Amino acid sequence: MSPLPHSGLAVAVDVVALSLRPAGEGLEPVFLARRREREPFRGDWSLPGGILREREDLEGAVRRALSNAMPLEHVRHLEQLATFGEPDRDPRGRVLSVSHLALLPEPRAAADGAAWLAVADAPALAFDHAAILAAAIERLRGKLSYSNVAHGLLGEQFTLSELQAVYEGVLGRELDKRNFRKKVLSVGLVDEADGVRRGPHRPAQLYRFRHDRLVLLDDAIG
Amino acid sequence: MSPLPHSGLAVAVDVVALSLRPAGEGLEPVFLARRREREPFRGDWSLPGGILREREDLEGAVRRALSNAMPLEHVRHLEQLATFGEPDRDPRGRVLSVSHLALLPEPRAAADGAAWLAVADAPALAFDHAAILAAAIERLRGKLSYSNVAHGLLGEQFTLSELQAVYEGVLGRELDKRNFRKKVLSVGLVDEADGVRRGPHRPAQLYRFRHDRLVLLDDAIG
DNA sequence: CCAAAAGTGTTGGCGTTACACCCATGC
DNA sequence: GCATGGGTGTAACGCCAACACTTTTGG
Repeated sequence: MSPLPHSGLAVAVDVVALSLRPAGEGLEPVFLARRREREPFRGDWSLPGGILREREDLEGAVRRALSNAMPLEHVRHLEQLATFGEPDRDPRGRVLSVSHLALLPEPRAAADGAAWLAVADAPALAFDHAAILAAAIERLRGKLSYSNVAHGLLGEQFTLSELQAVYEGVLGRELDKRNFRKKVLSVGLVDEADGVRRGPHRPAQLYRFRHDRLVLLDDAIG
Repeated sequence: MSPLPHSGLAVAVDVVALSLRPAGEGLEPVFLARRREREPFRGDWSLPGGILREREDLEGAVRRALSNAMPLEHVRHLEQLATFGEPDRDPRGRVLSVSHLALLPEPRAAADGAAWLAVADAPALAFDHAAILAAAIERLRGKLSYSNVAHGLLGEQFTLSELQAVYEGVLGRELDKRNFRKKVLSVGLVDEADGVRRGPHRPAQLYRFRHDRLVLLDDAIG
């Protein structure tokens, strides 16, 4: 077994950490950005990321990079998006970026130098990070309808109204309450949980996702 | 701008080149495989691939790797699949594989040491190439229904029966002729072309895809 | 004339949409 | 008792699946 010729090339991972926060009547998508402290693009916003280490797997590198910008324990879903490999995407040299999508129920606890920004009016981002962000949103929108990815944007238990608000926030349009409930129940996306959520109104039944891991649906929602 | 620390790590590209060939009544999916001449996995079948060069973009590397196993000019569609990065996926050292999917209208002209193999009963493959092949098939099946990817598996012009055979071959089930025609016409997937295809039967109207580049459909086919 | 594939409509059932009011609680 | 969200049914419509025969050519 001959050793491989190693080229002068680096692999980075970058993460689009997405969540939702109240805005107006509903929820708006936000992503985690970090202000760059060094050149190139010093002072610009960028996605959390870092260079892959020699014996580290991709997901490990993503978690390491994310942990510099927020606490990891809130991450409920992590998947690979795509690899961006244009030779001059990084002015310092050849760096491929294996981009990832992370989902969290709530945007909280951004570290110093990091912040949650609205996707809708994101500032210019360093490198090709705008393209990566766009890919993340597109992926999430697509998967929402035919999978249970939404579980990454909610806690263990939630009311159907909360679930609907997540769908509306990501899809950017309103859905009919009765039809939405019929659909998510009929496709078996969620099951009733035990408790109720209380507030200044009638208590709301809690639900949980039927499957813990990502599952594709036969039928579409929304 | 400080130079990056370059780690001892290589990036490969691997390609699943897919096509269809007659089998029984219909068409069966086949992929291009190459017999390995060196260790590791000497003598096993593997996917065409190669190490990314320093100033080469990913698609360029894919084309270079493919051109060793077949003529490039038949490739009608090329897209990135996913990046496989387990630290020990290659026994020689750390090599990430950015895998790709290529589509061709017909499986022809495999170079020496390469061959078109049926996906359905593929032999054991080197490295994690079986997983890459599975990802390619899954991607193609999914996209067939809600996009015009099928154009990668057909020539410029084709009859509706040929188009239907492509769908049936990839999906692995038969479709109703009348419903299929209604659907592909109503969603505007194809337009009538000028000629007809002749044979020992009534001449068949030729069609072409409406869009040259990959387009997502509002509605599903099949 | 025969073989082969092209081409063409209708119907029944099901799923999707559109739509408005009563209910249970907290304060 | 009032405000707030929770929770529920039905009717019209459109889409999809199932189904068989006639047409046109080559040989």
